[in-house]
Amino acid sequence: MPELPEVEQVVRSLRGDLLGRSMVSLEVFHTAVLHEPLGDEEAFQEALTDRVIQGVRRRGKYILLDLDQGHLICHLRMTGKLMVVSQASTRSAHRHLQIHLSDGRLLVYDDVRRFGGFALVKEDPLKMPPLNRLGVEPLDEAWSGEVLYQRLRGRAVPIKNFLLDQHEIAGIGNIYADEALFRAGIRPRKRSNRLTRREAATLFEAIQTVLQEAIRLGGSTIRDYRDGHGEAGSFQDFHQVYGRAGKPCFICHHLLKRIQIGGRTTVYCPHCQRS
DNA sequence: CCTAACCCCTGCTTGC
DNA sequence: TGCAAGCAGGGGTTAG
Repeated sequence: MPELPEVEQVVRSLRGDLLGRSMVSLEVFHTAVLHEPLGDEEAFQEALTDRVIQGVRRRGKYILLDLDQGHLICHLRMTGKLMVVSQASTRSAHRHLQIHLSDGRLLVYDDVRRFGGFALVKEDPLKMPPLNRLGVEPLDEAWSGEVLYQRLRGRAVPIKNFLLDQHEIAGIGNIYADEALFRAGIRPRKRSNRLTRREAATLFEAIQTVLQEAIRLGGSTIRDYRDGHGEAGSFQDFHQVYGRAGKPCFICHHLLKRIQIGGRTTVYCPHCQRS
């Protein structure tokens, strides 16, 4: 599922194709992917036709297309794919929207489960719901182990839940939460306010390292994820725990354990993650 | 403040 | 081999 590294890769792969292009026309095949506050096809036609794409950005797991008037926000959720393809490419059964670009190509949205989709905003999207409620960008230079430690102190939730909370840290999902906790050697059920300053610093480093490494490898492709050109990532080959329940830990060879935390599957090493 | 349940949805996995 | 039930999961919402 697309998390921060995957969304970052989508944005990077699309930017060159989209910047300066205009949207000639729009075809909607399934209106379920058009989300509120302007969730009907007419509103999208009106807002997007003839608009010029001036920016392609990421905030958390959201993709932002800045237009000469207004902004288009996209979230891929579980199985969404935002890609630029040639007009000749065949349309999959799960393509729900396509935008004809001024260079003759198509910006398409495919989503098997239709959890993801688009929203329109007129003003600065960072100041509008739902983006205005997002927490820190974990690769932002302003973020630090000490800032994380101070936030951890204010909550008493399992650290796994804290990492998944987009209002605290924007962009971490199930894969990178488990991978970061493994690398930091921290039990996923440990309460956030029980982490020491030293553990917070270690976790901070683990989060940044795992996200940066994943970005470098184009993200993780478990099943569906592809970037803006349809390319898979390769960080899944370096996962230490995610998807490896019941298999031996690469470090200590004890069997990795699967548990549920906050309704989310969590895999960890009972031996390596002791603090 | 916190947790759990529920919803959205479909394809894969599991059990018989 | 076929079929049905169960499961997964981001994030919003609702109930407790």
